[in-house]
Amino acid sequence: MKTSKKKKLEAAGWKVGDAADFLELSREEIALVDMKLSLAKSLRDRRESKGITQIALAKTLNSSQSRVAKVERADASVSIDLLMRALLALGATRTELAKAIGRRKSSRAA
Amino acid sequence: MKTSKKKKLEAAGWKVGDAADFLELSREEIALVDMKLSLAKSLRDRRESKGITQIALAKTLNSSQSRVAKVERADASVSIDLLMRALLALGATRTELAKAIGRRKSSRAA
DNA sequence: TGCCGATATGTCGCATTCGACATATTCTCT
DNA sequence: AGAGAATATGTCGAATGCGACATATCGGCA
Repeated sequence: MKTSKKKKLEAAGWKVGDAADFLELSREEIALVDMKLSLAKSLRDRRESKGITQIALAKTLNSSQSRVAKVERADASVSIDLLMRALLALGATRTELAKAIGRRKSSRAA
Repeated sequence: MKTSKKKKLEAAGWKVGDAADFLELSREEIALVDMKLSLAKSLRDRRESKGITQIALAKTLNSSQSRVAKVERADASVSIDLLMRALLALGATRTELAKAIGRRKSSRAA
């Protein structure tokens, strides 16, 4: 499926506000990555606002701390499915997921 | 991850308007399945409105007709990632994906 | 500063999802 | 009804995503 480009990109550490629209990523690839970042941020916010640790969340997901860390960092190895499962497990509603999906990036920051 | 329940369920042919809220599926499982069904329907609508066949779509996705058929049927073997990729490939925007995700089921039909 | 809890990163072996092919079913014409 | 196109279903081997473990890094606080 030629995921190589995206993989390499995600691997090479982009910081938050940015989403690598400078390389030749297709519109679809950009959208996908942006959505993952947005979901990941929602997840971290939600977990932190509940005051629980990654380990605790991992437990309720039958997963591991390391995977949760990767999910919240939108690591290349995590699927949208897993991001959504995690959010739902923290009590997010479908509507909230939709909001995260639809949210455009805040800015282009200096 | 204990996908067994969902799998069995999706396997056992629920028709369109329904989403098996009668079995002991967790809230999260229901949400996930409903979202998949909603995305799948959006995909089919979008493809048909463009008047192209599953084979043509498969080609632009570097995939196969059989997989496209499964995607549109929300088969248990397809991921949300793939559903989204396919929709984006047909020109859907992030906003449209969000709408599909957020859309509640139309009814409970007699 | 040194400890400690939390988070991040790298790497495995196992499970799921993938594209592909064969084949069956359904649909639309005439 | 019969033919041909489109779609559906079952099954493979290959690719990707997963949880787990080890280990590194970060963040407070005594």
